[in-house]
Amino acid sequence: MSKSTKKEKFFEESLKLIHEKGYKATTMRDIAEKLNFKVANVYNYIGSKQELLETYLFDISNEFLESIELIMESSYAPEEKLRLIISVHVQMISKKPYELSLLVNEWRNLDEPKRGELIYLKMKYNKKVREIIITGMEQGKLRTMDPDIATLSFLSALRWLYDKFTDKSNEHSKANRIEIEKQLTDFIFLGLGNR
Amino acid sequence: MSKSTKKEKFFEESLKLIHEKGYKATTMRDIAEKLNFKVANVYNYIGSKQELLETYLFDISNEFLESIELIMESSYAPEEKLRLIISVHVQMISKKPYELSLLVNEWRNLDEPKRGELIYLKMKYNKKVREIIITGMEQGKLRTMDPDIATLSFLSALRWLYDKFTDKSNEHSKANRIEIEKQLTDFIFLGLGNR
DNA sequence: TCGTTTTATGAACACATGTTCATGTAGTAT
DNA sequence: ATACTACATGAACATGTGTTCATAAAACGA
Repeated sequence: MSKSTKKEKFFEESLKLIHEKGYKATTMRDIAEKLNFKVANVYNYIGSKQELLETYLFDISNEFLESIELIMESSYAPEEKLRLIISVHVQMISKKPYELSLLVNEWRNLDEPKRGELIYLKMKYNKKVREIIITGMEQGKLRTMDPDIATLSFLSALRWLYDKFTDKSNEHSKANRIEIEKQLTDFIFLGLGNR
Repeated sequence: MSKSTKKEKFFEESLKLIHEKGYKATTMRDIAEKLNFKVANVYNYIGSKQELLETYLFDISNEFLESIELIMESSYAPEEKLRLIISVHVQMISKKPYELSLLVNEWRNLDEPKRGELIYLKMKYNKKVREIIITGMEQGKLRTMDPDIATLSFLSALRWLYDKFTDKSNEHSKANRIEIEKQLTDFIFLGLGNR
């Protein structure tokens, strides 16, 4: 029962704490207290506070980018690629909402050079999405508009999502996740307007 | 030339620092250094670090809500109200991008009870937008969809905007601001899709 | 010029925080 | 029983950080 459960519990609870209070505001003593042991023991689980943040951020980053790159390099049409990206986002966020939240909110607390590395990954990802959108416009599948604003609007429409899955007052079923994906896809492609 | 210019400079530079490093990561000594004086002098400009954050957050919050409430209580149709909200957002963000950035990123560093107060203001605002959207749907002016997701998608489409105005590599003219407003409005009402 | 306000400083304090280390205990495999 | 590993602790340290205070120079209106 307590094989690696202890370690898992440590990473799980630390993650929630950091999500809730923010990286800088979360102290090693906070973490220890939440897990009912003393500070010194924290260092049996992780080398340093900074290393803890790195672990969360790069683990989720890589996992995320792997899925995305497969989509990018597929032969799907641009519009379908965007649909798949939405789908992957919703899936990832429903499975690891706290990790995604850190990726959005805490990356700037990374020390260099890790910070630079993560920024690079984010930019790389944004560019790929941008390319897909531009291609879609050129092929007449997407409405012609400013590619930068289109890209950022597309991404920001996905970014708030972790709220829905980290909110305790909200019970989310499988059906819920699928429905969210549909709603979000419709918003992104059709907008709020009624035609 | 140095009437209240000194004080303005203080709030301006402190704001940029906090935006750039985050509230927790910005020390009173950082602020002093940026303004070429010593720590003790900071307390001639502001009572405490927490008070500094409160000032930024509640000033912009109130200014923001005032504009919004006027729109809410007007007799414009729901769709027009949303257009106006977009317009106010873009204007505010182009004038005070750093303040808006803090409002998005640093509110959770407020101590209670201020934190609670701000959360209340945010919720209140979200609810009003939600009401407008629901009314718009009921009147057949907006496409029928989940009101919560519509609201959050609408708001998040506006939230990333400060990036564009705090980014130093980007020179933004008046024309730019107007164009952004148009692009954003189109995205929100029409989506990415081509019909 | 005098008095007042603004702007500045050095020194110090109280406390928080990340981290180390030597040591101890509980369980597990051989 | 022995040895090993996982888990835990108290104590201490070095440093960072918000804040106070007494004091001084500078700017400025009277």
